[in-house]
Amino acid sequence: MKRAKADIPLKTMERLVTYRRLLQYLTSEGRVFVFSHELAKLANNTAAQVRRDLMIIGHHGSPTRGYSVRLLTAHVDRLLADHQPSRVALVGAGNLGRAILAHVGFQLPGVTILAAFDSDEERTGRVIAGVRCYPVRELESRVVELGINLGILAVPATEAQEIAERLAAVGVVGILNFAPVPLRLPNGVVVDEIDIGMKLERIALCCQ
Amino acid sequence: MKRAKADIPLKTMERLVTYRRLLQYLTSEGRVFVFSHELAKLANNTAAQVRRDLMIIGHHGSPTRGYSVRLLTAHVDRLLADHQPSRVALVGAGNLGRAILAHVGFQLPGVTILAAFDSDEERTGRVIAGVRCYPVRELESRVVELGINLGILAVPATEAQEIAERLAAVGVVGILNFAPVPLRLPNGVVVDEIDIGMKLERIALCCQ
DNA sequence: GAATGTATGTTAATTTTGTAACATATTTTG
DNA sequence: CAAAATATGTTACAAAATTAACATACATTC
Repeated sequence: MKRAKADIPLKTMERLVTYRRLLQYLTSEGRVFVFSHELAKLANNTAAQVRRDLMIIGHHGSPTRGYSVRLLTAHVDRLLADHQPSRVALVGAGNLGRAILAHVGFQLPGVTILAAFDSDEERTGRVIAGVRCYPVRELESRVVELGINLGILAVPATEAQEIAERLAAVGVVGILNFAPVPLRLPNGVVVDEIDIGMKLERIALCCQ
Repeated sequence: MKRAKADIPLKTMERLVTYRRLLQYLTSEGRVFVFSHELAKLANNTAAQVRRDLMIIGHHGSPTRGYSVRLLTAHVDRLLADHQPSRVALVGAGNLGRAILAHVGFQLPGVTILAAFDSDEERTGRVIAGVRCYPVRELESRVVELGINLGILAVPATEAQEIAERLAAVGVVGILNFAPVPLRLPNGVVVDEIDIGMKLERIALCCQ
């Protein structure tokens, strides 16, 4: 009896992404088994929560050895990989945009960055971290041509809204926004903000 | 009867940070009043939640005009600003580190970036986006000297753990980590991860 | 081979968070 | 000046998520 993806709470799904990253790390360290309390420590939550999450996805471990890193990785990978791989474009090849390209690399499971765009013609035509940079006036045609469905926004705050609308207009369904402005988009477009300044302020709060 | 900060749920506090950012945006647009359902749309939540949050902090608006942008800004600012301003250091002045410095700027409310560090001597001695870059061997002395209590980690994954420990050892109580590895730190040190790759994967999940 | 200790799998309870509904107040309009 | 419409402030409700607790199973050791 296989549990459908829809039955898994979103919060658990999100933690599964974290667990996968941690399992990669454990694999690279040569670990073979891992206990729930160890995963919990790494993921900044509790052993009970880890066990509960793994129960939800129907994974089983050994009562004395814990979970097999290899088997658990395979299980989580299978769950997270059953959607078609996402095709991503980055808009804004300035400092931040180029840093993101270099930092994220090009081997994220289930995610491929296929194109970059910039309004500055000096930056276009080049290949940055393996990703070709096009002029932003070709945005619509290239997005359609390449089958892009996700966008990363690393443009100035003043341009974010316009670019977001143009992306949404040609079928992009998810946007990761680094510009510190709220985006107003039609329902059905998922927006996630990474507001670094806000993150800093939040940490400052917690540390008081 | 003033409500103490401890009485305000953390989730509400976090949303307050968002509201403040949105209010800045509304101010820049020249808006004088704002309704709960407008704030909700911008913050990606519901009008009921906005009203509830504002009730919790004891803010009052007009039944017909909504909330005064100016008064609400002042109120939220007062709540968020009653802690002493945080003093921040960035470690790792590579592509991402420099992009962060340039992007965040130097006028975050309650947060000041006072120093950057890098192991590459080529990058040290310079001033990047108004922040002086020191060699990483001076990390401990400069952190103490400048009274740093927060750190931003933009170093390679292989170095993150070591740097984090060195920061924690000299009194840093909060770390914003951009390296895609989990940090193991003593209790009392708040760690927040910004894992861009993971964020992308999460969006890819939601957009299926 | 039995007993013990430890970590899992699961259920239950608590806590927290979010949602809905309704009475109140205020402004505007007739 | 009264009435109507609308958005707030609050309380009660519902849902979700986290935490705790406990029984079960497995490996190790005596």
